[in-house]
Amino acid sequence: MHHALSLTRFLPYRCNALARKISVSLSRIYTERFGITVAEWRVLVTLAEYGELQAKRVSELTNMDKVQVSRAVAAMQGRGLLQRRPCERDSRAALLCLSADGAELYRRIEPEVLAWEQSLLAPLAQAERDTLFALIDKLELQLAAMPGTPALDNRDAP
Amino acid sequence: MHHALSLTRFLPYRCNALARKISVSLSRIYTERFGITVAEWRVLVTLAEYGELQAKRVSELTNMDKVQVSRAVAAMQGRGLLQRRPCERDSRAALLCLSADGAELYRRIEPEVLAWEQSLLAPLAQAERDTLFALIDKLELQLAAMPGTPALDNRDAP
DNA sequence: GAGAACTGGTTGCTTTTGAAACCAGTTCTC
DNA sequence: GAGAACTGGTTTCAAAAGCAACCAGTTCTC
Repeated sequence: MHHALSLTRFLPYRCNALARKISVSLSRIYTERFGITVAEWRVLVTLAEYGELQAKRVSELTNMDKVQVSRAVAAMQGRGLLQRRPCERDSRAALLCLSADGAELYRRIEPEVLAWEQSLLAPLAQAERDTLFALIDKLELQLAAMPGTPALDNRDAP
Repeated sequence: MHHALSLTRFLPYRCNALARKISVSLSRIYTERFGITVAEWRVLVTLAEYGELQAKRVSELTNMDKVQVSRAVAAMQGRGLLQRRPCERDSRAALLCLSADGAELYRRIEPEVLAWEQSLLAPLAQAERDTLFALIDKLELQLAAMPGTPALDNRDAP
């Protein structure tokens, strides 16, 4: 049967497979060793990086669904990993930041995750790493420009 | 707060986000227009590419879980997209191949998917595309070599 | 300034997903 | 050649993701 489409050279498939394998491999660190879910891990990193944020922003930054964020935040608050305080500008929203325990947890996980990433990137020279990220940037940019990805931030279109 | 780990330069995150966006955008083609799920689409491509296969092999080639394959195959058989015939060498296994309808469906979807992919890859020169796939290859290879990914095919290790 | 339209966030529910149990058939071992 | 060990494939069940409804608060419009 003729076929121009081979999975091994089909970007959606390859990218998906790679992302999955990476995620599974990495998640062992925080899931098994630190008892934290992937969603919680993402919230943790984001708050560690940006300090105080409201959930909406976390959702945007991590590309997670808002309900996923909501649930992760609830779980983390229940474990005392983060604090929320009311936002004075908008009383619906809450501002989230890591508690001392949360920051401490992050401080313990981070080096392990970075070590894992270094090990993954080991076979790539620095130039290759830069190329890789540049290519990802280009693809994301192109995706945003393509039709069929309207659900990003078309808040001004009436 | 100091942080060596920034999400924008963290491969697991970037790769995951990219894969997700690609998947969402692409799936519109076969999901909305052709009423086929992602798992079914992968089985369809694989059978179109390789002809007659048993489910196990599909599972290996597509990197899908065997239960995912099982369900996709059942659904596709229910819709008359593929046929199964008993394997004479091993009566547990069945050999799968696309039916005329399945091949026809594939024939209709394929050009649209390829066009979509071309549109996605448009901003990359041919050399860049090669580089991209080469980098993905390297990363997958490294992942397989790293500890924490044992569940692949270590069937010979006693 | 009162209603409509909208937004941040949560909850409830349905669909998906993945792990492990399971079944039937095969291969290995003695 | 009979049991143990294993494998292809399906089913079952629990966790997770996604969708829509919802609530409370905000902004827009007239």
